[in-house]
Amino acid sequence: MLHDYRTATLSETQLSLAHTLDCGQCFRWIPSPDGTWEGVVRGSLYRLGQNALSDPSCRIYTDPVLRDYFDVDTDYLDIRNELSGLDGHLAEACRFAPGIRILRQEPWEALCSFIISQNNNIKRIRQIIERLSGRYGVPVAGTSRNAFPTADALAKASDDELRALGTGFRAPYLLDAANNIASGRIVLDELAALPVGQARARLMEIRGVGPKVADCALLYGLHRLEVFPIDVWMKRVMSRHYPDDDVSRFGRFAGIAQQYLFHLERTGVGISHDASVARAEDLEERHGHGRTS
DNA sequence: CACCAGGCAGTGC
DNA sequence: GCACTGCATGGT
Repeated sequence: MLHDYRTATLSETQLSLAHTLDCGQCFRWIPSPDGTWEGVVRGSLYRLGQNALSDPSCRIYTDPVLRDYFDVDTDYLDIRNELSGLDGHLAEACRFAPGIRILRQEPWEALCSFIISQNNNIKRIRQIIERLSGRYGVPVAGTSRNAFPTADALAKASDDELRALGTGFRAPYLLDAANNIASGRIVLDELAALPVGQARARLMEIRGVGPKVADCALLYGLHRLEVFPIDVWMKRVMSRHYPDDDVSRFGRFAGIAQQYLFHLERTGVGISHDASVARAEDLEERHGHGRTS
């Protein structure tokens, strides 16, 4: 062990707030013009700035909730070294935004967030989650924001009420998830002890939870780092860089690999040579002869 | 006005 | 098993 992780601070390449909080794994952090981020974690409001992380007394290190949430005690340098050895494109993704971490979000919030995410865009996912919290969440004292609603609170909502907040066809999915959790038929914390395949199958008993949403709940909510959620962006990554479609190559940290690859694919245009070439090909295809296909 | 967005359920074969 | 379609809504 090279560091004492109980006292060491994290540099920006070990924890970048901007990359971690805006890479599509969480939806409740809001950037301010002064560069700080405001978010609600387990019922408390936090405002954090990158500069403060160089101080060992920063709450990220001293507050047990934040220390756990940001997974401070995991060494991402080791993980990136392991992933970077797998192939060149993954190494580039690790280099592109090394400060990304997989947060330890609340399982119920992660499950709901990714139910809402289906056939949706990240901006609108944020809006819907904020409206849900505003309507059904407990207010955070002294602030203008609310905690994410409990399953009990959501279970009491009606289909029409949820649709009025813009959830659309996902309203019955949220209700089925809320009923399963509120009734205790599914206990998310217990899924953490199951083999990943069994945990995944339990999650998929919920209406509106398929393989992708289940994997996101497992990765972001239950911190199962071996799962590899595949969405439309990752399908592009796979077809372009891993045409054999074999995800077992990514190993025990596949979920972290996925997050680096996802972020590079979504935001790396113009920086990554591969991505910009592929982007140009996409544009040519669309504007040229893509209308009929 | 089409098309897309961190998919899924239903249907048909 | 795989291919195809409808789905609510808001942004380009």
